[in-house]
Amino acid sequence: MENTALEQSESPARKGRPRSEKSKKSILKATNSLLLHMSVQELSIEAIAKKAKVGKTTIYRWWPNKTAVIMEALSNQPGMQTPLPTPRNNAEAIQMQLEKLIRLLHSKNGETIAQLFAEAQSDEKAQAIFENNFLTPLIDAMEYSIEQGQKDGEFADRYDVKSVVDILCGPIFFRLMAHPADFNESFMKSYPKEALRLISA
Amino acid sequence: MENTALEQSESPARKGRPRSEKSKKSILKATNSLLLHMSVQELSIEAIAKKAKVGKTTIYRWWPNKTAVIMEALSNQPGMQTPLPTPRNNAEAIQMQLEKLIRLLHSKNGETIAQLFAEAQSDEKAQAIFENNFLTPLIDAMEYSIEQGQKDGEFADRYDVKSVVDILCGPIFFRLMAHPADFNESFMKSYPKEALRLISA
DNA sequence: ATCCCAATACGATACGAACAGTATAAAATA
DNA sequence: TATTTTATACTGTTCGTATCGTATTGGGAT
Repeated sequence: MENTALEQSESPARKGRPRSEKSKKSILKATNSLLLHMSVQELSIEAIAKKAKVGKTTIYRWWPNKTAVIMEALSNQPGMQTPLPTPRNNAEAIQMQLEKLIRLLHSKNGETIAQLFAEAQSDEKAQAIFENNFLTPLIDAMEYSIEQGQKDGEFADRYDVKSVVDILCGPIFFRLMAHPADFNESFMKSYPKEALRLISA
Repeated sequence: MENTALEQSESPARKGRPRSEKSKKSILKATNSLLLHMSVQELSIEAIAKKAKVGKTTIYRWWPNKTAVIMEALSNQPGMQTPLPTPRNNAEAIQMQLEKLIRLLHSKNGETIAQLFAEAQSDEKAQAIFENNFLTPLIDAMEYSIEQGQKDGEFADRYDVKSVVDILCGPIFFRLMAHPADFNESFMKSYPKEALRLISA
């Protein structure tokens, strides 16, 4: 009834009580709820446990640290997994990726993501989790479109691929973190096209 | 002997024991020393006090928080206050500012600055201090050169000044924070000129 | 098919360590 | 006399771990 499929497909035949899906959902929900009122750094595991009506131990058993809980809570939100439509060319692909990124960062979650990025600066475990779940997927997708676009002559090839990623994404994150008040509708609308101009052939 | 001049020039004639310059120096020195081995977030006021052989109270009396201590410790390091030579034009001014920024971030202090930037994302007081002591001076200087350069026709005027700052500085900070391993000699050398090309007329 | 048990997860609670920030008091210095 | 200094103590919070009794499962024995 509860496990229609896929969930535990690779369990090597275990005994004992299975993981409580109820507690899991309660923890992720509580995490998202608390993040509406406090920062990543202010959020404590104990607060999550209390809000979720769950033993602190249960959280520590299933997640290595706070960052992991929050990343999973974020990605379990509705609308976080919507794929992009098929682009007609690489410029359009880049533009859609930038628009998606800006939309994400402009939402309430943008602040949380900036804080996760921040936490990653001084915590190696947090760094690894943030990289694997957020940065690397983002960068990989962009690098692919950039490489294709350079081969096809859509983009200038005077910059290496990593630099192009920095040139495209850097300004977005800098604005988000250095002067978030200017991360507004106007910026959201204009930046993706401006950015394309920066790297066009 | 200890106060040659300038230091307390604006004190309105006080009585009682004056602030101990010895303790102050000891605190800033201890802070810099500890930052060689730990992150901003790991560094505690108590650890500074212990290392500096100073009462914890003394630190709390003269600085509002950890960020303030660290900012002052950083800016008291030798070579942090060297002014730039006079540029011949605005492009050169921008290039020198970028080179200075990259040089700073490439030093051991770069990591610390990234961590201060990080801490500012979730702590309003830290944000204010980081902004006043680091971000605003940086941004103001660049904005001035950009405005002049746009008036003089050196730079394209299709982007507003704030966007140009983002375009110039964003990639540097993004590389520092997202993939610091690529913040290397090659990048340091090539980026300032690449960046100028991005905004040239 | 049913029963028992080993295995595992659960929530609750307690614990020691670290650190925050404040308070107090006695010594030091102008 | 006024103020800063160091030292110490204190409360409160959170961490991460350990322990404990309870709940829930699958598998093996019957």
